[in-house]
Amino acid sequence: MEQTVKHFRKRDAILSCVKCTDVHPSAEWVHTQLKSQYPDISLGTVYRNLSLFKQQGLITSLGTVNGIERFDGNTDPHVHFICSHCNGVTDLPHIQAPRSLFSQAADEVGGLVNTCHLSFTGLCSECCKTEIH
Amino acid sequence: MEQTVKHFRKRDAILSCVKCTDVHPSAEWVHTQLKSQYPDISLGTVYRNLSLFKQQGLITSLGTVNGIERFDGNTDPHVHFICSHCNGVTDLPHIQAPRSLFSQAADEVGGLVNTCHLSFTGLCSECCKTEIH
DNA sequence: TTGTAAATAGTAATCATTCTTATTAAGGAG
DNA sequence: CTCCTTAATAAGAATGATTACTATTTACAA
Repeated sequence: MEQTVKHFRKRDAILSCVKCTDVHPSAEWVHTQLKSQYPDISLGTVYRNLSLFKQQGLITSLGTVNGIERFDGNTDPHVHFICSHCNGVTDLPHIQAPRSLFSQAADEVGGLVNTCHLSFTGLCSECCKTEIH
Repeated sequence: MEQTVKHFRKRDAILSCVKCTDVHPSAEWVHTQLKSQYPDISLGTVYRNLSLFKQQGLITSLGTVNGIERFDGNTDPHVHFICSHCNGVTDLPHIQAPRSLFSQAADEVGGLVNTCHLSFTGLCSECCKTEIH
């Protein structure tokens, strides 16, 4: 071993890969990205660590888009737009679900309300240009 | 053939099964329900018809809960609560996403906004009782 | 009766994800 | 340095939801 390497090198790389992009990546995407720097990184390692980070609250999951789970390095609550044509996910930072909705939900559920998900679906501006509908 | 039967018997049964329940069923659930009345109904038929209905706008999909797609016979926009313990889905009929959010989203996206999804996650009242957290 | 087209059952294939096992690396104790 | 323990990993097998395929059945009309 000619270089001193940290024990968590790949784990850290997976985390910062999710943290430093705004594409709301899938496991596959993260794996592809890291392949250039870590040619022997395995897809299983990516899945395992993403699942770990999610559990630890370091990242969140948007749920599945077109059957594939998508992750978000931004753990602050925010609103998403999902293009049903290219499956791209973008943030809508200027929109916020009113705080009152959250407490209304808590009242109505009669249980424990943890998180709120608000998202919009449609065609992004790019797909609007290229597609004739 | 001793009885006159309609051509779409099973297809109709699948649709009304989704329309007449509020459990926000999975394909598997629908299949199990219909098995008693149609013992030879195939899971593939359920999947195919659910996908068809979704495409036709007769039903909608909530996305996946715990990796399994869940459907909704109520196509009016409304808010959901998802229990992360029992994976039950219930409607929150008294909550509405403000109309203004929708137009804000349309502005911000610069594309075409079709649908809005608002949901809350937590523990339902039942699971709150039984579970000690 | 015959022809047709749609619907279906049954089953194989697909594909994202999870699990298993052997290997590797790090870091500490002797 | 060498041995030991433990966590992280690679590779590939296994799982499970969903989709595709093919032969069969059904409805309906000519």
